Amino acid sequence: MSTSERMLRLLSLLQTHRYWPGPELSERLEVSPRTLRRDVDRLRDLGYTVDAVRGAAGGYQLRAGGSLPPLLLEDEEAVAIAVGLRTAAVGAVAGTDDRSVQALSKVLSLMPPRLRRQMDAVASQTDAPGPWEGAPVVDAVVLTTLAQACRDSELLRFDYAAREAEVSHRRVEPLRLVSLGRRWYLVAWDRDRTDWRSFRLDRVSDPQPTGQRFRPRELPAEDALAFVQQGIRRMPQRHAVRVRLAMPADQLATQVGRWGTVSEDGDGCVLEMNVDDLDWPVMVLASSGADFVVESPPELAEKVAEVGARFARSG
Amino acid sequence: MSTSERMLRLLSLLQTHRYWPGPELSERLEVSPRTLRRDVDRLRDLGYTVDAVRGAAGGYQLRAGGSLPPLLLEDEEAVAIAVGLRTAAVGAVAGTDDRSVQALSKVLSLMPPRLRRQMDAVASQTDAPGPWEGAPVVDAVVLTTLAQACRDSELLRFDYAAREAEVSHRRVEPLRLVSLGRRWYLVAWDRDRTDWRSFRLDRVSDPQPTGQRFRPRELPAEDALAFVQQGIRRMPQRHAVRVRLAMPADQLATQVGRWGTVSEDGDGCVLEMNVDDLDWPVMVLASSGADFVVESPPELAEKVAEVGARFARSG
DNA sequence: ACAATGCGGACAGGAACTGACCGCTAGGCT
DNA sequence: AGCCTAGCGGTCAGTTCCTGTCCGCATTGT
Repeated sequence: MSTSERMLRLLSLLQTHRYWPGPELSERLEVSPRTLRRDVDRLRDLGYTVDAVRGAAGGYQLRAGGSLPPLLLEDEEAVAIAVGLRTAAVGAVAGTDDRSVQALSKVLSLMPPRLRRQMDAVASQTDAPGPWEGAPVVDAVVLTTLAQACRDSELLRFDYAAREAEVSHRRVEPLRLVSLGRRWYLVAWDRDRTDWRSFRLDRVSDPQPTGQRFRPRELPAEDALAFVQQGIRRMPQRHAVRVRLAMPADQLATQVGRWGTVSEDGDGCVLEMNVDDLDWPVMVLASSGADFVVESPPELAEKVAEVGARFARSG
Repeated sequence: MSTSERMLRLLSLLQTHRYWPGPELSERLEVSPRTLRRDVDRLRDLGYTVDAVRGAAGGYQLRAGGSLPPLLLEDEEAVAIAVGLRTAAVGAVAGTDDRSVQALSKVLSLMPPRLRRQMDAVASQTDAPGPWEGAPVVDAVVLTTLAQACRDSELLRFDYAAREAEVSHRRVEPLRLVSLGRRWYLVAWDRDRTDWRSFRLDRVSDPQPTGQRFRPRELPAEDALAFVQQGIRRMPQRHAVRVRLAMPADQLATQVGRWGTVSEDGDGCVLEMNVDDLDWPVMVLASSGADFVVESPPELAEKVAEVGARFARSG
């Protein structure tokens, strides 16, 4: 076994258990204890913090240090990481989107096919995001393929199912991914239509990097996010919800969390949210336990009336 | 720079970009092109798949191969992974719990403090699980500390806030973590009470591994899961929800996902769920759009009536 | 006190690494 | 077609470094 290989094995061993007695390590690595000590020293030189406990029942331990050592993952751990990142990215946990995708693409592109299949299996059982979401599901592979293509300025082909239109084939120069609300968009220059477009990722299928690189063009907008938002303005509006409730603002705020803003208003409070699915505010109102008045939109008032009537009927 | 270090650097470089021209790599690593080729060969010997493109504009590329290479992560990527795993584990994405925790503890225990702080910051903005959940939030550090203590059979101390009682200090021999529903439990032998106990993780604080190891005892139950379930039976019951709806079963099923079971019933269907929070089924009923009858529990019927009345009042 | 464990210096033999040649193949570009 | 760049792999000599073995020392738990 070569030195580098042994170092990696050592790192791997140190990552699986908390303590390792020196003799056991040296036996596993098939080297003398002296060499083990030298290997540990080498690790320390590389910047990783290896604690050693002297005396009987002593041993070595890899601790958090100045920099993150190379992660050596078991298959299952890799799958768990991929699944976790997938849901984090797709579920749009605010703030981490970009990083998650970046990390996901790194993991995914290095994962052996068998693990990727495992991940798909787990994810398919896992997804079912629950009642609240019409689930614009983005495939993890699509997401990462596109992210990589953007990063590497690589010409891309894919099939796109535009709204109510049949599937068309596209050749684009990808620029940026944008996560907006719970959706992902790709901003790219469409080579056939010779114009900038934004594509919804849940409508993209079978993306294929061509390996051909290109020089990025300049986007006629402040940034990619702005470009996507411009495009969306013209699309079916989201609902601006505004409701007045007879309850303390702070109490409601803990329930609503970051999905809306709550402000004080006399005895009660005012809830404002921006949603594209009215089930969401309905749910908040149901669980609030307080009386309320819907100020906008009218659709929400209708919905509340409908639910109220239906619930009353059920009694 | 030593050979091992250079190999790690090379792996790291290959993980950040898709293509690397050979000359650039050899320059960065400060070795001759010949040595670079040898390094690449070494990587291949270690089992990693490195593609090479010949000719002008050629280069090297790390591809998915038979085994996952050591992941060399940037700070932000590590944070994203930690956050993703955290939500996956805590949010109890069915099926991956154990693995997620295992992976999370691996990452977390190697993460430099500064990154852990970053993670906490991101997670605190991120959490707000939304209105549907009373949020029995489990701290990631608690989770992983306990997981490691179980794995390493390490004596553990922590503070525990039993129901309605003040905080007490415990010394336990941890055996297993169990994820049940959306909660985490620790099954452990309590040294002071000299008996087996199960602890809810959201009530555990300030866990401290002592470094002292012990020989695991035998649990007087089939397995840890069974033990926890036995304990829970005697606790305040969850609600067994049963509702009859006037809508097609499959349509409802897609909404409910894996949170309940839907079965056909004449023209309509029957929904069954087990929940500890009644807001959840209320939400499903609201968004279903169909008429329904609550068969059990009575509390749900009451809740439906209350919401119905309140919604009607709001109009 | 003793045994087990980690630490680190010295040394000699041997293994492996490196850079410099070389000729070869493969893909783009002019 | 011809040239340039890039990767591939063989060989060789010089050098580095790695390893195992010896040693005495420090530290801890029994």
